[in-house]
Amino acid sequence: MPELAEVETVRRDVDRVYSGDILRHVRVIGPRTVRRHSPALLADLEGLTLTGTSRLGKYLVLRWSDGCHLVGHLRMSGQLRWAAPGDPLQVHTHAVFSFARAGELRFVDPRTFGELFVSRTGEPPEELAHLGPDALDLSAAHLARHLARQLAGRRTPLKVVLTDQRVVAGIGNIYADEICFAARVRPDRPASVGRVLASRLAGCTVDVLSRAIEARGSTLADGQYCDLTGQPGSFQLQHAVYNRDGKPCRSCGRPVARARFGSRSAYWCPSCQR
DNA sequence: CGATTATCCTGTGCGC
DNA sequence: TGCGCACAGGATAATC
Repeated sequence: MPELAEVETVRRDVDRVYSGDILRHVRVIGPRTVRRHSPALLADLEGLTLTGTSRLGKYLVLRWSDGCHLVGHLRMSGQLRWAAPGDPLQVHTHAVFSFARAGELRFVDPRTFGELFVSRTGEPPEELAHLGPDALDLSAAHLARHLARQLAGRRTPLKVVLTDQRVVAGIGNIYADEICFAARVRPDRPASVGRVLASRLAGCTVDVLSRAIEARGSTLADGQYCDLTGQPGSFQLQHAVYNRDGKPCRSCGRPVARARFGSRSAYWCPSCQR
């Protein structure tokens, strides 16, 4: 579900509601969510003040007053939700953080792919060292370097490189297609592109993601993604191609195409994108 | 070595 | 209406 725009929306919500507050109690209900280390280690955060938040790609980072970090990833179905103490637990609630004044921060995740872990390795946490630059900081030069590295003879699709978190962090299946539409290139074209096109892709990446954040992310028909208070985003209303196969292209009116590669769907306009 | 496929899970929507 | 199957925002390990 959540890609950079959704994680950033939640990060801003979390920062606004809980920053400066003291964490009184942590309760882990679903230990699978805290699988990188012993779930009991989360109790070390009790008594600390949340001093700030950051984000790298799709990872959310909460910084605490002793210098450590709580790192979270929502994967496919994770949500961070505000609740008042005593509110009934919604199903698939795996962790509850009780703050002194702001109420509770709950981690809810039906598919349990999401995770939480504590890191004491520095800033940014060493566990995130494999990530490329955050997509909002993507420079034309960085993307050009990586795309030029793709050999022309190799058939790696452009979209596979755009969604490779080691190249650039934060782009997932939805926004890769939207970025390719904005840049007027097919997501399944070979990733070996020249500097001019790489530069256009970098610009469209920042542009599409900024607009998506402004719209508070994309909530699809299943309503899985929502913000801290359960509200949906609205960027899906602006999607040019994602999940719009067969529907008229907003630019030229011809039907949007869909194909599978890898194991997921790609959407594009065969007329507008080359 | 690089490119597919399987895996971790639950929920939903569709076709029969 | 009910059942079974395909598929879903991700990341990583295993396998070809």
